[in-house]
Amino acid sequence: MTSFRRGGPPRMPGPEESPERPVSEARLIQARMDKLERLRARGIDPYPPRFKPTATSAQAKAALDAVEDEQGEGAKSGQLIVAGRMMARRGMGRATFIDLRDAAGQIQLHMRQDVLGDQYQLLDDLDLGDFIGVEGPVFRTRRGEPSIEVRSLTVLTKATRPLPDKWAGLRDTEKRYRQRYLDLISNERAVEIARLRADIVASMRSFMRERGFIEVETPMLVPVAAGAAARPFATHHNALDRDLYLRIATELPLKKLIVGGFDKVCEIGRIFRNEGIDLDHNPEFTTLESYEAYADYNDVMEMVEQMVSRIALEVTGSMIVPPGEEDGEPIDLTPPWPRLDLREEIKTRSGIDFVECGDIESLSEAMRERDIHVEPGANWGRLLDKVISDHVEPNLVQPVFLVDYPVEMSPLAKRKPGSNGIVERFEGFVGGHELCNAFTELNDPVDQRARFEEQERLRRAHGDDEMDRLDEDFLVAVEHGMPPTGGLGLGVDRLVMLISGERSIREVILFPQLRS
RNA sequence: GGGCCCUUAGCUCAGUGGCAGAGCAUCGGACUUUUAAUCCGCAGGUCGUGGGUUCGAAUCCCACAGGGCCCA
Repeated sequence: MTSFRRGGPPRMPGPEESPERPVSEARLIQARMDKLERLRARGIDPYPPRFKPTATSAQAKAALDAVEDEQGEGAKSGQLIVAGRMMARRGMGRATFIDLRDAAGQIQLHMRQDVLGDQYQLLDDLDLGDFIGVEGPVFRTRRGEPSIEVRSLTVLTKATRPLPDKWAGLRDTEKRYRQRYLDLISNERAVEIARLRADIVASMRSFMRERGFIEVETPMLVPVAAGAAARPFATHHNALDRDLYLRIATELPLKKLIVGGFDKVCEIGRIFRNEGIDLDHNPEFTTLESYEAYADYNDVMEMVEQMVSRIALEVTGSMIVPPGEEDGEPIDLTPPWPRLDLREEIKTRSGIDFVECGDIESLSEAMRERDIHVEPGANWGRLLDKVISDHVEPNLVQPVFLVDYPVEMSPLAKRKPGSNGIVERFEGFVGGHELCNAFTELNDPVDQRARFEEQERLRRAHGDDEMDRLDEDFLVAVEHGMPPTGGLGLGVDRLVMLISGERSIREVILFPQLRS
């Protein structure tokens, strides 16, 4: 380093600047390391093991309000101890103002040389980003700002890297995701969303518990990644010398628990799908799955609309949530949600009747006529899915349930009595996106085996490794008898997006997947 | 998988062929009720990476990486 000091204490020796680090950044770090060493030279531990605040910033302000109510203007509270991070600093010679932030908020500190004595010199070695603890009464400054008159100052943690700019903050999207802690420090919205997500999950849990569901945890490492149409992540267990997969759904083990005699089970957990990353897909995401014996898909619809609307009300105070798109309309989650017949809805939106276009050729032809992309080699179910996502889904802004799906798309759902090729399945759509997927569960072991075999056949015929897989253990379980059951899968990340109004799944996941 | 846009100081951003800039932060100095404190002064750069065009490239071209958006 070529810079030198013209005054002040001599520069302490520090670690060499690493060659790959820009010099200017190294200088900022070195300046802080120098201060760290100066603190130590004064006999101060920059990382003391313990410190017990007696109040948060919010409580300190409340204490001032209380004493002012009693004694009038100019009153001072009793001595309090508060700890937090230095966010801003306004020095004026023998007095300094500091904005101290803790989890409850922020409070101003007033430090005066004549009050602090020798401790005032500690300020020379403190920077924005450092944690400090202070003790003193709370008073109100001339400008009306509640402030702690600091009588004692303790260094709690010296930060050796600078924070993002206090005013401009941190905008760089990549940095916000990769170093989420900086996002949380700089952007209040990041904290809001994280809290909102925690509230949503807590509310969901209590809803399910109140309805009598027991929450369980099932394996994430599985020999067969079954229960959904998705490509899994593969891994390997060394001691067993066996390939394993990360689960793509929690469906099959939960239904085994229904076989085992639980009548209401659910799991809120992470699942993993080896697929692309975009605005609403992250390779690991969280779902709620629930299974309820002696319920059917109508009961599940009722539960979903109750649950989603109640969660929104509990965490935001309203069943009306912000539009998911710019200049969109607010979304009203108040139940009941309309039940729309899938076949009719596709017909209305696209003019295609999937009963009349019952094979790949006629469906492909109908799609081409309407300029819908036909993926070469795709099976019938996947083609119809494309029609739905192109022509139906985007129009479903206010919450609806699409009801009664073709059996080809639904290998785990029970056939609807009196219909041909239709199963008792629904998907919930809100804000133009799928929120959940549910059905009256297939519990006929012979039919279930045939459906899995058909999936395996389709996988081979179309080279489609996203087809669901045959899980022999699960079939054996169902062969022991699974009572009539209504099941649900609901995307927790999607729900957080819905309630927060965020368009990107990366905003509701604290550490989203990024390229290396 | 295809197309478009972005990447400049720690942070936020200007700069579109001719000396690399600003604000904040840092560093030095003044200042005992400030709050984006103020004032004076200094320092800080692999212009994402690698090639190319040019007398001369942050700027134009190509490739790659990361990020964003649109389409599939």
